[in-house]
Amino acid sequence: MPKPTFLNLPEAKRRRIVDLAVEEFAAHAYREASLTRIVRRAGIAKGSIYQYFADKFDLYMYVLQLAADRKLQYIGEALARLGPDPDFFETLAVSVEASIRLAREEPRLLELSANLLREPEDFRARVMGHFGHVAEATFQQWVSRAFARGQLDPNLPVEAAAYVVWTITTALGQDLASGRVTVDEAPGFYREVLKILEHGLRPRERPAP
Amino acid sequence: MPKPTFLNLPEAKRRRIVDLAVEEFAAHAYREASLTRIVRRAGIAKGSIYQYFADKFDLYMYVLQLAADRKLQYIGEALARLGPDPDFFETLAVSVEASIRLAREEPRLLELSANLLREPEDFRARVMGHFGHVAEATFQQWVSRAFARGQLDPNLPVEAAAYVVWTITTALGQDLASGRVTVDEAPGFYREVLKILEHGLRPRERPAP
DNA sequence: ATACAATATGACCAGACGGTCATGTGACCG
DNA sequence: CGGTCACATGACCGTCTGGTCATATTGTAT
Repeated sequence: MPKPTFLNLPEAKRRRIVDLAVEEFAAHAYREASLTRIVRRAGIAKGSIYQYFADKFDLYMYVLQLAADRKLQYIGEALARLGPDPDFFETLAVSVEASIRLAREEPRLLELSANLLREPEDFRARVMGHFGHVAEATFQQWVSRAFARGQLDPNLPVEAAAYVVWTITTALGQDLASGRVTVDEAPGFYREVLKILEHGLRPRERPAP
Repeated sequence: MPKPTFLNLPEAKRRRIVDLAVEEFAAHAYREASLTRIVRRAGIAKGSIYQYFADKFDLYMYVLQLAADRKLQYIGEALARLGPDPDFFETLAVSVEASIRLAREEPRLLELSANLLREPEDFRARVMGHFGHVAEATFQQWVSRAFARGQLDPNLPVEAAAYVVWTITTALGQDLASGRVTVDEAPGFYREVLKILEHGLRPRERPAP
């Protein structure tokens, strides 16, 4: 977390630093991201960044936290507009749609968090240790609820079903960030993809083998 | 590709170098992998590695090619044991099962190729330029055949269906390499996962909406 | 004007990296 | 013995990195 000095800074300067840090960590993996480059572009001295943050990792965690907060808030608002006790697949569709909207508005934030998934395993573990596994836990809760309410076919192994859904929704972030799927085609395409998941996972008349 | 000097080397020395290079590129992303570390562990001089390969990228491409050859051969043999004109989902199951077996026998090779998927987009493009997109092209062919033979539900958008299958099978490599799925649980777990895909994508009596 | 604290600075450090090259070694051949 | 050629070597180069710290500047309250 930033040192008090950083929080005392005029907002414009603070924003400039944060924006450039986001850009740097969005464009490069953690190891390749360069503090020297950030301070140079921000027009501040090398030493100054160490008055604001303990070290490179501290700065990284700060901007990552910002991105996570933003995304959580975004999805939270979208879900709030849904009624109480919403359907699993509706929940999914709304979160995915919100994520795509966020990706359109703040592509750097998306790239930033997508990059985390590409980091070496030990680094990810270190980061996740500071965060909780919020997303994973929430998702598991959704799955349990869906299963209990008969929105997931009880004839299918629920862990495997959860794996499929989680993997697909996670791939969305990666593919959006890397440009393999554009933000323009994403909504329609992902609606189709989610329809397929729903088609395969919802209970049907004739039970599964 | 290696210089002639490398190919003239006694096989033991060649193997030692290749093994250590595989290990290095399996343990670290391209940028983090260190030639200095490889030569130190191999007990050869820094200059020697440049008598064998043009540069770091050349060495990388060489070991990557080895890994790809190995995997292609492995899957090819498994598929050959299938009859002619095999079913799409059977083909999938057999390839996945072969990949898991390979992962068990040669975990470093798996990590090596899994790491490629985590590289920055420009680097991946550079690598893929030297290779062809063999895997992607083959998979697309499988999908087309499956669709033509009525093994994929014609009521579903085929691109989205292909995306789901491709994403899931790709995730297998990542999750195996990172240890999120162990080689012991992988066969059973992935059989379930593939069953779910088949259950959702095969044509059924009642047509999809 | 003075004193004191908060903030800013950039030269500097040690370490790592990929890559080079002049020099050395040794095996084979006439 | 001498010559030739493939191969081996490691000191060295330029460049970059995260991080430090003594010093200078600024702001503020008296």
